[in-house]
Amino acid sequence: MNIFADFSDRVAKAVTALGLRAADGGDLDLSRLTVEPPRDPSHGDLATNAAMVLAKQAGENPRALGEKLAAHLRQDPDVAEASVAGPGFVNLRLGNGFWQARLGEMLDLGRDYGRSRSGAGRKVNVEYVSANPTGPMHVGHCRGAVVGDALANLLAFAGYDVTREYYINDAGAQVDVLGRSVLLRYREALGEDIGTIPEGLYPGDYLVPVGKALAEEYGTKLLEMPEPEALAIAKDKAIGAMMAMIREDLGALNVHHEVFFSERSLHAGNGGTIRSAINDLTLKGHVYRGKLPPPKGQLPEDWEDREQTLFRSTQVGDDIDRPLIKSDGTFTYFAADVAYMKDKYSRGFEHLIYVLGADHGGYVKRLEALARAISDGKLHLTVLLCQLVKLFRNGEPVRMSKRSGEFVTLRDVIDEVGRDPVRFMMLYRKSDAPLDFDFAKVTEQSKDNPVFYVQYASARCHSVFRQAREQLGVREIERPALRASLHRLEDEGEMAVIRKLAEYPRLIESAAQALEPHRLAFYLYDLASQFHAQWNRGSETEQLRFVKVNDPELTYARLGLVQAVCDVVASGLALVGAEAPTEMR
RNA sequence: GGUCCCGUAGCUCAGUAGGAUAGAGCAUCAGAUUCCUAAUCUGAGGGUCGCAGGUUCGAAUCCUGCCGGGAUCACCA
Repeated sequence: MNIFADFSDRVAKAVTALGLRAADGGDLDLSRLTVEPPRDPSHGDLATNAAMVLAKQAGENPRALGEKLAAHLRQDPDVAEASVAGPGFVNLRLGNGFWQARLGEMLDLGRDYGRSRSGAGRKVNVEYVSANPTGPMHVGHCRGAVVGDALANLLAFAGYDVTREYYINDAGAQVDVLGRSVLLRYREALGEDIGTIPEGLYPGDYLVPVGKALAEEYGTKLLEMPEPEALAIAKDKAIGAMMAMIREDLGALNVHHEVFFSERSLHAGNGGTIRSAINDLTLKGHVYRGKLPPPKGQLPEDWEDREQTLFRSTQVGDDIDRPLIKSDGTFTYFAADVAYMKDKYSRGFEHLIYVLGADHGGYVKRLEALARAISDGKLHLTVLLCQLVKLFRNGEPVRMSKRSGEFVTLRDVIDEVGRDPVRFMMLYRKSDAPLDFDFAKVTEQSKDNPVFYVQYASARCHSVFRQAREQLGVREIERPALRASLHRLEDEGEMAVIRKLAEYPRLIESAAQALEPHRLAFYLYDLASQFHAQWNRGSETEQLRFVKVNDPELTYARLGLVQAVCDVVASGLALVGAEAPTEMR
């Protein structure tokens, strides 16, 4: 029930009915025709650019064409008023009956209102977080986690078939370091004095329990076996423990993935999976042995000219060819990516979305190139780069040092400010803009804090219902009763709230298509603002209060509006991943 | 030096796939509480949309060039 799409059709039909033809006698191109809410509400409820878009094609004056269109649209029973303004906009004002009917539909749909089929069940893979399993999650991971999760929620609500995926970087040098760090903690657990943790190993306390667990399980056995064997055992144990910790952290943020994909699994069996993926690329002519040109500008001091196996990514849009096999014969990180993306492609995804931190900007082009090479251009790939989050405490930046192990963990932040503010604030900015996160501001309970402002709208809705039940002396208020009296809604402020609610389906569709979950947060803020405004009009004007004891029918009608606000706020907050509270004390 | 992102009110930011007189919040100023939660609301002031060209009926939005800020840059994952 997207009224803008609905009226887009009605306008198109009106154009057809006018019998307009293109100058060459063919059909008119209606693809640029839009129906939108006008910027300025005083212009009306809907505005279309039809006359301006079609004027040139039809060889007519835009305003004259607009007049014809307006005259035709006036015959629509839902249209109360149609006028031409500015360069040729046709503004429509719709009758109260139309809006009351829309509100009725919202109440029937309840929490499903806004759900869309525009995604048409297309298979989309959203990969996000993918933090290395070498320690707890820190704040830096938080934005991508929330943006990815909210985006996945949004896409699912818009009718896409979404898979949330986490790529575990459990191969390579950093997990060797992890393994060695754990072995040290293991010796410590056996009573050895390990002194200070050597440079190059992970110093964090979170590895202590893993060492203890190894000591309990193996006693001194690991000390007696060959180093590589012991290391392998320590690595397994450590990765398992780190992933358990990460999953717990993610759970605290209300983030849940359906698939955890292990990089190590691609290397299993002597790298057969990766080898075969590279073979596929080779057969398509994308792989060669050669040397990379030195980078332009200043040459790094340790630059070495060497021959290696390269992916000819420049042929599919990249700036430079990318190494697949190192000079010592082992695979690069990117080689595993080739196999991983091939795997995703073979699982039937049409669209791959990667939510990455801004520091991965340099990685985008090679991923795009890879998608083209693997699928011959059939696979869509989008990288969403999230800019950095800067932490502040009372206006002072919070310093973090990863080397010393002194970083603010995700858990710290959630414990301090709560899950909902974290989730909402991470979305209260478009992801390609940097974000300042101030501990003090985010916990503040005032309208300066958008989280509380929106949640308060939800609480206020419930509060109105509590009041209404008490004052009317009824135990339950059923939806059919609300729905039956909607014709009593006539106040302009009430209509404004309905109009805002009516934008919700369109917002879902366009935010999903643009892959911009932040629009959800801004919409919720707007809706809350409309609702609070209407509530307050009741405190100035007695007649406008939601609960009118001497007029139960009108009360039910207004409660219908409150119920719809409550539903949409709850629906939107659920997509954001936050609670819709029933009261705030 | 290459690539990517950003530049909108004093501050923090929106701007819905090119639309009308560019919008919020904070801050400033002026108001509203015998009231369904004032954790709220109403109003005022505040702008060369970084600069210069271009595309067209129409540009904050698209293209080109410059200026400024950030990120990143070759067997690290």
